[in-house]
Amino acid sequence: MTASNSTDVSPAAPAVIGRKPVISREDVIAAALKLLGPHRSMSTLSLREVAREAGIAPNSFYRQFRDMDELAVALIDLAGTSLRQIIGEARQRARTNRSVVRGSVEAFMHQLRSDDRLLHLLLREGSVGSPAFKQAVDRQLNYFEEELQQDLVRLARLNNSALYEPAITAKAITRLVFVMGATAMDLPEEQWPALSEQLIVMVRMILTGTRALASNPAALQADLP
Amino acid sequence: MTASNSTDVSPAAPAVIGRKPVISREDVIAAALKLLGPHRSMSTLSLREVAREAGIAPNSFYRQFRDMDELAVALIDLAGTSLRQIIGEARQRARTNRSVVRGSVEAFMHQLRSDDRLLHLLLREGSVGSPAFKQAVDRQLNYFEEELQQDLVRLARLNNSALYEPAITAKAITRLVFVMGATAMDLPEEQWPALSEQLIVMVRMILTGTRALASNPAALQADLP
DNA sequence: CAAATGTCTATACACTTGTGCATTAAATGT
DNA sequence: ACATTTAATGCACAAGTGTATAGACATTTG
Repeated sequence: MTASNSTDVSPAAPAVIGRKPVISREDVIAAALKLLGPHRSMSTLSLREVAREAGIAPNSFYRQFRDMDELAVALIDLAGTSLRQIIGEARQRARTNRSVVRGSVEAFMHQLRSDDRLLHLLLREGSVGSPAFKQAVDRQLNYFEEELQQDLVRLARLNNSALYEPAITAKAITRLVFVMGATAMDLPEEQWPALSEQLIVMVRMILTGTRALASNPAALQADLP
Repeated sequence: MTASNSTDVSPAAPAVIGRKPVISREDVIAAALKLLGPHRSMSTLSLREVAREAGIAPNSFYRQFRDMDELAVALIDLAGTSLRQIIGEARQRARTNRSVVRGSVEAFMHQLRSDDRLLHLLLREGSVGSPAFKQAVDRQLNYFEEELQQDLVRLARLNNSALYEPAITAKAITRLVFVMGATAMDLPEEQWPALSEQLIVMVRMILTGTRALASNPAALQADLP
């Protein structure tokens, strides 16, 4: 008896009996992505529509995902890991460079431009949708926050500076970058550079602030410095 | 321009001929709000459903709004003006007080708790929906930013401190507060205070940062202070 | 009092949606 | 060879959608 009933993805199919699959998960995902975009949200996407785009029968959808929600979660995970990889590479590259902030922000914006359909989900639809979907978005956001926090403390140690509450700092930056990226998505192309600059300034405000607070936490108690 | 009478309530009907209206715009709006909430987004709301909730025939909806989109815009305007008023009052109250930041943030969070259904739209659904809807959300956001900016420069002048790019500062704070409020909406009640504190710290990071940058803009050029 | 006019409802139509059921197609096992 | 097991499709159905049309009601005007 073939005891291979696990859910691991093996590149060589372990000789399952029956018909060879001709529809792959990736086909369905690709079809969904073709429909998605800045002007089409996941919540307005129907199962039949995705199936139609993928060139399969509506019922064949169920072979790959239990429902549209499971597709959405898969897309979110895809978007998160892909974006994290891009940003990670940008960080590595920026490590030799002078400005980590500018490098990371610009890498983010660039990826956002070239891969809008996928990132749209992550940036804009995290608030509408099923609990499972929201949870998936939140999970990806937390990954970003953790990685950013690690990078921040590493950088601070390198500069002999301190940070006030690195976790909150990372969260603020992450959320701000994501929400600004979301608003960028339906802006004309010529306004992107200006928004990038704005975003860089914002991030540096937070960084400067967290450093200043670290050396003088008393400023937290009152609005007067 | 200012001739847009979206939620115009005329107390004296100007002697219209025909049958006296028994359905008001407010009825439809109330019905929509009854359906809306943290677990129900505008995009999943149907015209028939709103009509059913309002106890009217589906076609009677058209007497009040051209389509669901017009309803959504009306709701956004309502949410924006109502929230702006609350925040404005909180600012007035906080003016005698010591901490404007804490006062405003806590007023915002309080309003968010007591009026989730309406604010849900403004905070979470600004990224999905028709262009007109997005535009309405953006318009309200800009109002917030402008008012906040005015308050910031007023406060800075009062404290003899300066701000680096007040417009960007206001925008960063507004977006951050809104996005954090959005994530708060599906958090259990006991986690709200902690999130409020986090948000206050975030805002103060930005404020401290913009002040520090105003006195030393050179910190913008490098990541090293 | 009619006549006119705006408000509201009832019915209906064409359409899309998600999914259950039966059937066909293809690959593997003996 | 056949049987078995899985993949994918086609058909069908109930439910829900937006809206077009026509008629019932109430209220102002002549």
